[in-house]
Amino acid sequence: MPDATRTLLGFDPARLKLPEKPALEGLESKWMPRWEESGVYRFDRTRSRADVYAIDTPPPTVSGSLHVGHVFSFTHTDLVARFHRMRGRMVFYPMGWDDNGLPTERRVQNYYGVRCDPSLPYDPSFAPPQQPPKQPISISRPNFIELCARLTVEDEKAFEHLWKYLGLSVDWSMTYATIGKRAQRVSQLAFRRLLERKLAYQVEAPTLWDVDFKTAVAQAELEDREVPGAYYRIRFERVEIETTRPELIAACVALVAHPDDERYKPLFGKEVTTPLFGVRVPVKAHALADPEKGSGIAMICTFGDITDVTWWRELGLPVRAIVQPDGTLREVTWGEPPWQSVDPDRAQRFYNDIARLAAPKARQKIVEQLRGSGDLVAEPRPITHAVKFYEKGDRPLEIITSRQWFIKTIEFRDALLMRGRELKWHPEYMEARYENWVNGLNGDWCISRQRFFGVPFPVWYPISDVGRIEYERPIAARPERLPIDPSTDAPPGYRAEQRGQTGGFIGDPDVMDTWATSSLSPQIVCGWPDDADLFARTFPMDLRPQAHDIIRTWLFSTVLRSHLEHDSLPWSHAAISGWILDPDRKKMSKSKGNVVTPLALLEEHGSDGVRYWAASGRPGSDTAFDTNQMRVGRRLAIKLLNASKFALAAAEPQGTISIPVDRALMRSLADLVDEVTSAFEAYDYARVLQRTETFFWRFCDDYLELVKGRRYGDQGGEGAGSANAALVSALSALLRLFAPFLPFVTEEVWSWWRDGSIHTAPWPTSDELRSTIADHSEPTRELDRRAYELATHVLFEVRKQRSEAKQPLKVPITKVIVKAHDTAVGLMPVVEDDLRSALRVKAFDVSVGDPQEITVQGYEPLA
RNA sequence: GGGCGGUUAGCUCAGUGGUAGAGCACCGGCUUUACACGCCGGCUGUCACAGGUUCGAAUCCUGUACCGCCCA
Repeated sequence: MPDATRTLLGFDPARLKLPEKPALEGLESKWMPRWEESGVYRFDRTRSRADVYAIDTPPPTVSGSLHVGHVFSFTHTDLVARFHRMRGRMVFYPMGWDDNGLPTERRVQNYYGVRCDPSLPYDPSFAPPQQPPKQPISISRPNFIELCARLTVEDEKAFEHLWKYLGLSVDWSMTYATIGKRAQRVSQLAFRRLLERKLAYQVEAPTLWDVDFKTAVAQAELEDREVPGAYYRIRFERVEIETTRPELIAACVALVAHPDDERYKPLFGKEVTTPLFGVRVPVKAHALADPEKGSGIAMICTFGDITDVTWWRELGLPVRAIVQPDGTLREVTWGEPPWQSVDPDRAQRFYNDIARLAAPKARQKIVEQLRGSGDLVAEPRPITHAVKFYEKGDRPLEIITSRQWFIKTIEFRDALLMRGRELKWHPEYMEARYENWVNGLNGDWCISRQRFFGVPFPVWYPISDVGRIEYERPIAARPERLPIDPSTDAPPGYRAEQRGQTGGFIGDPDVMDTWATSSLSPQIVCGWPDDADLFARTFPMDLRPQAHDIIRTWLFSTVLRSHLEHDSLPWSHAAISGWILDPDRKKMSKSKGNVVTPLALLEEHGSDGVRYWAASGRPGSDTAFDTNQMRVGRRLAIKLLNASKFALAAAEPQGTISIPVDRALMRSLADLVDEVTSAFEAYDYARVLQRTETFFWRFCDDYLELVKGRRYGDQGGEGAGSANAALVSALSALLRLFAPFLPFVTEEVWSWWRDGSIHTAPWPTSDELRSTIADHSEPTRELDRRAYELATHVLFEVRKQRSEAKQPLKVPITKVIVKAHDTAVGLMPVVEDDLRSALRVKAFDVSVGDPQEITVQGYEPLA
């Protein structure tokens, strides 16, 4: 036996310190600080890439609250991290906080009672009032950002505590924040490099726009919602169209029907006049027009929806935009280009009634006018239809023409599909979500947001001698100076006083989309580009764990950024976790009010108990929130304490494992190790836990009972030595198999008799376990296996008959008659003494016979 | 409308061609010197439905229904 194995499987009585009454209570508070002090999860950056297992952990949004879903999926990641750590890999496992963007801004506004006004100057002496005032205080952008930073620091502390309490094996010395200096530098640098390569560009274009938040949003942030609406059938001279947005008639630039639609073929190329406003618009043909929808001919407005944008672009139509950034309709002077009308005065009269109204009000008004003019040819037909919303917004999105930054995406569609196939998905079918998304992309990624708490674009614009902002000539910051804030820093070659002056400059006012930063999490944590040494040891990373709802956002954008910057995948594996379902099988979420506070849950059931439940959720599958499973996990942890105490309490004498049932146990444990190791390698941690648990429970109920008498010496020294060696070796291996799942209880037990942390102990191997046995010949293996089978079979039969006879265990059994095949009869002497003691049987009467029969003959009267 | 996943005991779930399983719940028994947060037993099924392939189907194929999610 090699020394290392002896150390792992052996037993040192001098080292042993058993508690009187082992308990789970307090294990979290005991081990949290010890792990931190001893640095068991600290990353050692001297190790080479092949020895490193790098995990790209999802940074939780700190301004929100952690919920059970977080506990669930982060446990999965930790299981995998702990497995690879025990397998000898140096695990690179940093945690990040996602704190920029809208959620934080909202929370800061409510928490401090403030509002950001970018036109105000910075006030270094500003302090928020104790109580948030009724009327929000307007403060400058730098002041506002300070408050955001202050609040997120507090949130981060609470989050960190929860993660430590759950037992995540994160290296807390590497924590980052998406708004931190380092993340800002990486985001700005990566952006700047895309700019140089013309992969990032700025354009004035129709953009999806939230009228409440007054910001652009990206395709990935959209969600369709079914809302009530109505089809209005409206006459345009010879044709009748149906629309859900009659208030946009003034913005109509054409009509469109399907090229094959016989009803409208004669009209293609002709013009018609719009009702009320008298605008001459062409009738066009386009394949996207749906003959089944409404009357089969649609009005194209600039812009009512995404299809309008497509038609406008592909059919080369003019722009007549009326919706403003705040969602109201702008003022229009009819008769002046592009608002030509066959009757400008009439158009103006109608339009004056809707100018400055929000879209729904304008709609009512227009419908009245159409009814009055006789152009509404039927009563409105109520429908429900899918309308695009910003996922965090309350009003339907509008399409507003504005100047925004984009990252090129569409031209890489095929390459991105290839990347998706290159990535190993767990479970595999999740790749379909990715392909689905990539195939459905309809434009480049809009990354600018009209917000404050985010990473600014490292760009300024010159102001010409006549005071025009020259957007087409952006001045980029020097790479070595990043990160910068263009609202406070001056561009190269300019003085600060030239801000906003003729011949001076102005900073880009926007910030980047949250995903434009978090898509760089691998680069941020792996040290790109300033720490090339760390980068070479960690990138591309091994694992991206995340939920399936952000495949289209986080996963996709990370793949894109890595593809553009490094021409590689950011990681080799993606493990996708499922949802938590409440008892009604609905997704648990904050908005549904059915969430549970995670810390209270951990305190009630113990972190190991909660982890046990979480570990039962296989990758990708939705899992029921089930406190019962947490209780089961807790019982398992308690069982581990007690069984360990038993195995260690009388562990002497130690000998060689020479008795058949002991050898059989060690071999089946070796088989278990092989099976669960493969399962873990395939990210099937749920199976690992389930198999190990089943084995452990059988180990307790059968094996421990079987050898109880022998290990106390009632068959002499050799038998006791063999049993004790098997008990201790099996315990060592079982504890290590459970360690990723139940880190607290396994560490506690390990500390009773071992030096060092179990979490850096090597993962068990079947070789290690088989090396405890001398004889590996086929006949011995077969004999051992059958002997163990026979023993457990007799154990079961006699227990059953005793239970049916309702006899207490302390009543001895006079005799058990065993009739069996000759092999079994031959094996009885090998297991008889163990059985006699475990079952309190006075005598066995063994003979060859068919069918097999095990009969309890009678019970001794109690003295 | 397109796609993905699911439907197995009262509940939560394993089970990829060979006699339907586990835990929990339930019922009965047991103070057994590791554990009553325990132990020993017992009960529990039209494997969603309908066809097909096969000697044999929970498992493979086709279709249907329902649940959930993604996309449009």
